[in-house]
Amino acid sequence: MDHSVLSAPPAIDRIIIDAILAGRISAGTRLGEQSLATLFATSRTSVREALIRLEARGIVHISPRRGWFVIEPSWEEAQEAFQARCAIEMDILRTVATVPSATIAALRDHIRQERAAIAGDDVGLRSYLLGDFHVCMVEALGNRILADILRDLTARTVLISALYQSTHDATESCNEHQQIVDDLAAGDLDRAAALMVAHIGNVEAGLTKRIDTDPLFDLRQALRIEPTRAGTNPPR
Amino acid sequence: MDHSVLSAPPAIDRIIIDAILAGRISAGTRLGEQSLATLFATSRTSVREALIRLEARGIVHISPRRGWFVIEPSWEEAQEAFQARCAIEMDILRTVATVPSATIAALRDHIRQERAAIAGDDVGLRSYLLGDFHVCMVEALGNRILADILRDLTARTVLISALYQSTHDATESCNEHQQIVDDLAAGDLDRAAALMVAHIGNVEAGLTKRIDTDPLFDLRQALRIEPTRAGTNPPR
DNA sequence: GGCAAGCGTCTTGCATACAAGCTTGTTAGA
DNA sequence: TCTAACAAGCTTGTATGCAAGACGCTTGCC
Repeated sequence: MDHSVLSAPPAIDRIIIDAILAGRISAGTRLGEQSLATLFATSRTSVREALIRLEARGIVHISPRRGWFVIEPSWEEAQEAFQARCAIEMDILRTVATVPSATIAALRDHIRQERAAIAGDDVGLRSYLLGDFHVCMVEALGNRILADILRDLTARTVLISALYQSTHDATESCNEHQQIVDDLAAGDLDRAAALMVAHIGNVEAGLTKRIDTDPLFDLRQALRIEPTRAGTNPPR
Repeated sequence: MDHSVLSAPPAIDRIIIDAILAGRISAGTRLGEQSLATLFATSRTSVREALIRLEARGIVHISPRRGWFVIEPSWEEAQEAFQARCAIEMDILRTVATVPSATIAALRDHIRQERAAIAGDDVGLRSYLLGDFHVCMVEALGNRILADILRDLTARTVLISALYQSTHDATESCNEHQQIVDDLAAGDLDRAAALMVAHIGNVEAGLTKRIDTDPLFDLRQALRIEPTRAGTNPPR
């Protein structure tokens, strides 16, 4: 959450990503160029560039001449995202040779922050830290490329969790993080990898599948309209 | 190489990526906005958007007020890229349940094209197909997200191969692809995964490390200047 | 001869203007 | 009353203009 190093320019895309990671922006949210330009006191050009960057990273998508929207991953895409995370995090834990003690210390400190956020009432910070743990771990373990990829996947995962009403508990997640770091510190990398797979599996298992082929799902449910009526299974 | 489906707009970034994949653009190449705009008969705006997309995908980078350049991965980044590829391709092979016969057929056809390109003299097409095989495989095996990620990694890898003077033979690569598909067809996924890891390892082993911390390496070598002279180890 | 300051040219950074298309509200007609 | 065509407003798509900075050359000085 702290990008205040060396008077870093608070990039627009960074702010949007952070908001997504904190759960303040949910899937399907519309992001108007002019609105954002006004908000950030800049021109549409800069905003547009930021949105293009986010599109390339798979965070938003554009509907031509209609607007920018935060992605709404389908159930299949959600599963693919989780598989991708599994692949990356499992591999990094299995491949790494030794874990410097400084890395362990940093991760433990991160977990401390997680606990503090969970104890507090800042839901956004909690969501952010819980996701950021994985990114920090991969980066600390020495692969920046995978860390960058995982960062985007984490944003996707946060959106997915909100979209498919994750029931996984924050405290539980944090405990699992703790165990992984413990195994890492003990040098038992295989067990750490196995725990990581289980952890990600737990989060994924907490999702509830819904009829994602129906773009009117939310509205239909809110209005209590039976799917037997007209408008069922419209083209996506 | 064929993006002629439904009169698809030949996007600028796509063309640039294809050129990189074919080895026609090498690491460090400067990509001027105005030059590209003239070449594509469009304005700088569109070019700039394409370059921003490529930047987000890690293919080019920008030096403020100086210009856009194709990335020149360091030796460490090269290793990270290969590790990332390994992670993804190994995982997809280990995770997939069953491989449809249509998929096998498509991959075999792809290999046929590879052989044809190797027999012919189109070095660009050869390079493109050899890299594209992996992307096609992951996509055919059902994970679009990983396929997209791998596509970018493949571009990186092609640049790396040229930069670090890969000695790996095209025919050899193609044979290894063949073996992998054979194992896939036989249902021996574990062996396919192992072969894939070996295959990627072979390519990586064919690279020759060079002093990549020295931005003057090429010039220095061309001029036969000993590193003991002035200008050694300049700041990056 | 060597060095440094100054200037010109070329590049990107950013903002703005206008064109094109989608959405929605309105109105005319059956 | 319902349908369909039309029009207005708002959104993105694209181009252009100007400002700011970097590089390379020239010029002047020591």
